[in-house]
Amino acid sequence: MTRPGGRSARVQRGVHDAVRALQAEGTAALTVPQIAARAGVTPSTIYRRWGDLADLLADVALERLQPESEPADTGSFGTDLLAWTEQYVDEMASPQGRGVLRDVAVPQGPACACGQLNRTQLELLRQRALGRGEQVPELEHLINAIVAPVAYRILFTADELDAEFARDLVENALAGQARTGSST
Amino acid sequence: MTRPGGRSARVQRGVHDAVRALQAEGTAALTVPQIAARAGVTPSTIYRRWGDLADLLADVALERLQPESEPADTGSFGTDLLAWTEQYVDEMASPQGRGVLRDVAVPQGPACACGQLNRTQLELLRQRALGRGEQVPELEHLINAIVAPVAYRILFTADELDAEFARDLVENALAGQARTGSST
DNA sequence: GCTGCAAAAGCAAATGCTTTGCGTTAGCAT
DNA sequence: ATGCTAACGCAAAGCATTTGCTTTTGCAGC
Repeated sequence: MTRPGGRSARVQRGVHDAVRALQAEGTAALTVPQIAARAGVTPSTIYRRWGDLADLLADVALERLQPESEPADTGSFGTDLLAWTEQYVDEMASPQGRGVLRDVAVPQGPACACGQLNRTQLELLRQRALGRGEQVPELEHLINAIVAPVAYRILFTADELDAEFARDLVENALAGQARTGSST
Repeated sequence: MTRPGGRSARVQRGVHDAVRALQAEGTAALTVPQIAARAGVTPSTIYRRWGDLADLLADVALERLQPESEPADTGSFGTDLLAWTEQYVDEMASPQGRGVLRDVAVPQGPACACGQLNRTQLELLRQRALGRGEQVPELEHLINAIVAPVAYRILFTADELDAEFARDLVENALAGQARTGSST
């Protein structure tokens, strides 16, 4: 039986906080014993709950990617999408953002969850637009045109990402309107 | 002074071979001492030359990504691009391909080199087409429309990638023709 | 509330990976 | 041939990781 409350929750929060604190201090290569000491637990606790360092980092990174608020409703799909993309690019452009995406991409499980997160957000924008009677591209088209290029730059290049890059992506995503659909 | 020939080269080949052999045998989590033993060198040699396991795996992965031949010339940019994309998707779709991309994405240096590799290939297709007098999209547009979506699926989803996916990407990349340029 | 069960944490020993200092080998230049 | 030194081997030291066992503590049933 799983046991979500009380001490377990306290330990989880403590460990997550420790990771974030150490990352914030710019600790280059953090280790499990280091995190454990900071969190006031023994290393074996971390190994047993998370498996290894990569899994733990992915877990923390995934939590950071969780949007703290709904995407803004700016009146039309184009401006909604632009606002969302700008925020996404902005979050990922910082060294911390790069680190987060890198951390989450390494293990198998969490990476899928990360992709799902973006899908949920974009689908919300789509549904909102469909509610207004707008024509919008399919979800997968948006993933290909917006999310994938950003992730690719972060992981495979040293390029600077800025608001102009975001603007170009959105423009391009809406340009063709080759593939527009009406629902899921 | 660097020293590329003789024993160094022999060691490098031996270690690379050992990694590939162990990966081919389906060894789940390979370790440096394991690789060293297989290659007939001491672990410290590997640590000094490659730094750590991730860097070594990235190095081997990068070598695998090296195209063994020029992309086929099929007569037109559209068919060239389709052939290239199909081959790219095919290589990456296998479990080994996924592993390779994952390995290469982790450290900073090699990831850029990997991106450069794709750029070189696609730029070759572009120049060939320009030589024929064709109109072709900008390189960065191709990266966004073809390479990024494939990499994204590999790293962030468990989706099956197939020839149809490749076809859709190419179709989409050439559909708008919004951004066509004439050279670098 | 109290009690019993078992999940999760602590502790410490054992294992195994990584680092490092130093002696040796062997490319490469003269 | 000889000298120089990058790169390797070896072995010891330093840590990270695993594991068996004990203790704590959340939760369910009285």
